[in-house]
Amino acid sequence: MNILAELRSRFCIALAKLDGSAEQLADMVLPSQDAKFGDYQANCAMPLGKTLGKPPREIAQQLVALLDVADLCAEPQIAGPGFINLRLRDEFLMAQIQQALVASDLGITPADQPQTFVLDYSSPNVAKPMHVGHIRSTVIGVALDRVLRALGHRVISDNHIGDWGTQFGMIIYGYKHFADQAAIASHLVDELSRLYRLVNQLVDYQETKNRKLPDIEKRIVDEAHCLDRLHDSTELEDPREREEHAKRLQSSENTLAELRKELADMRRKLAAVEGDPQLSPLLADHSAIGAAVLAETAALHAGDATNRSLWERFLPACLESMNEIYRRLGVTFDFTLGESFYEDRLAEVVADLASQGLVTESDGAKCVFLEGVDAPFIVQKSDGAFLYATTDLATIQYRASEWKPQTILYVVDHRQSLHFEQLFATARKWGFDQIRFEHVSFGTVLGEDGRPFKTRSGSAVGLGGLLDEAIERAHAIVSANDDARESPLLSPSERRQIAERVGIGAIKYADLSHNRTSDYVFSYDKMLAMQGNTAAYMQYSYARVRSIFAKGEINAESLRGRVSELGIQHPAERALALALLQLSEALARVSTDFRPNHLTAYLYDLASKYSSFFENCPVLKAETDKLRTSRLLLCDLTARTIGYGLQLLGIEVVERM
RNA sequence: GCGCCCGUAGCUCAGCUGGAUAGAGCAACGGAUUUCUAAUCCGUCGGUCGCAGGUUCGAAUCCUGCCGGGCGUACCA
Repeated sequence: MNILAELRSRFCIALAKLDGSAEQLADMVLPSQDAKFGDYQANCAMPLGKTLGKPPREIAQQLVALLDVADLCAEPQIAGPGFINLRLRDEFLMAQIQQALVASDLGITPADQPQTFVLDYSSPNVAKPMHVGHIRSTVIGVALDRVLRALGHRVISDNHIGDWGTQFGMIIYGYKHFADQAAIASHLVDELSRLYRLVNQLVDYQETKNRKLPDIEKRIVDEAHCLDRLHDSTELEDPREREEHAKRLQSSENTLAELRKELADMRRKLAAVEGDPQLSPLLADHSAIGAAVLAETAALHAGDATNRSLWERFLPACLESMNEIYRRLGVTFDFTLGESFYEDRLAEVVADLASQGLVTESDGAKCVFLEGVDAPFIVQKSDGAFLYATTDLATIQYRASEWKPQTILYVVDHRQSLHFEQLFATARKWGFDQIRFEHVSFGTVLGEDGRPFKTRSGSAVGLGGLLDEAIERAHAIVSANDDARESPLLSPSERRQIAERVGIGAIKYADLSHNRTSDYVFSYDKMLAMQGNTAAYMQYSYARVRSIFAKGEINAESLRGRVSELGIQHPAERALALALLQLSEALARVSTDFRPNHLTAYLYDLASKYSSFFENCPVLKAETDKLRTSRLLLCDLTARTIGYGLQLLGIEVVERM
């Protein structure tokens, strides 16, 4: 049961007798911040006192008199300015625990109104190697997928892979000019990544040299002029004007300094490429590489036989290496409909937008201009090619007609927020105004230096290597700890399996336990630590519960026939029981703002409560058989709740570690 | 220039829709083991919540301005 929701609905009934905005006020029932105030608290008497023009404590008393919660709580207490503090009755807690113990789904309260969600996550470009940013989308996406399903929603997961864009033009160009045929034959995907990186560096070099550098040089000249003029006009009488002037002078100087720094960075980058023995010999012959790459992309899209056959040859290998990562992460999708799937619909999308008068041509490009946004949403380039804006629109059209979702979620990093703002606005104008669109954005994964997470060589860290390292470190820790025992528990193969689950779990949990909107620092040491809110701690807690059953040779399932023996005496038992009953609340929170860290926070709190119980309440050596059974029942529900919560996060548990 | 996001303890981060004395973990210091996994637990130390105003009975949270940082800003995704 979702106790919070139940209390709110009880309050809603009582509040309706006092005021019109009962539902809003009922939302002010919250879990207590401090256990000394009880289990839940209602803060609605204060604002209500205001609107009704009566002392809040008086309102609180009226409310308590109208409130019917006797089956759930002890007599509500009024405190401070008018807080209503609620303490659940132990009999109620026990009855709920008993229900959860015998329920097939731990007694989770499903959503009031089940919806259809389309969940768009992971979405890597197949030609580029996946990096640490993709893992964040994937891991958050999986967690949302499972939590929404657990609450009874219909979820369609769709991996919108980038298999048709400019990156493929880069690979094709690279293949035609730089391919090592032996490597193509033996290590196709690795060679394609090398080609991608190579071409990307060259394109970047030419683009910087031919466009960005002159552009910034011009801006420096302009800014310097501007600054000169400001310097010349110093004879101002009015002090306010003088102040204004000084401010503009300062701002201009700052801008200039920034631009010069950028220029220096660019020159350094260019020099690095020019000094690179592999890259520098290629520069002269590939001076127009940017245009050439676009031409290769355009040829692919136009159906050029060579490029098309290269695409058909490369794609399966790319997908295979991508799927290898998904296999290791334990991820599956309902659909993997990439950009290429929508290829033949793009012209129609633009034509349809145009027929509705939404398209304006500007500098040769077909654009949708939106109120309040300066940059246009370009749906067709001046050379006739389509872009990801077009594909995304076609995708919305397809998803809407195929699955009829109420909500479409995009788990994509925050740098694309403008794109999604434009996409959603355009889609609504286009007629998809009944669908709720949500950009579930997330921050950047940083290295310990505070810069985006990179290897020493400067390239983004490959995902495979990242997982390998986490597993290796986990293995070292598992082995060291087991070796330190008087008699080690674990066989070499068991250690391997544990390391795999702990290592991968650590990476996933680190992503999930942070608020997704903030950047966070990636640290193996922190994520694999046994203290604090980590996967390893959660897995350890689980293993510790399970070891009681192993030690006592107790079958948890057969125990569930004896739920009548459940009792709550010790404060640690009560705290644990209450925490066990709050799973539904945590899941509901995850589903309202699409933030899995509500669930990790809940699990951490639960595990802490269990630790306290474990210290204070002997289970196998409990004084009486009934107490022993009762505590075993709490242990059983704890293990299953932690196990289930981690499963929803895509993390596996181990019986021993 | 414009737009979005961020600024919380020495470090890494929570803080839900405004609620009572701002919380964890690490680090530092001290304690607990004949007891179910001590990979644990308990305690101490540590914060003018970037700054200044405002709204409110009540602000880390909402509003305005400023300072500092990140990202984005027309044919990449």
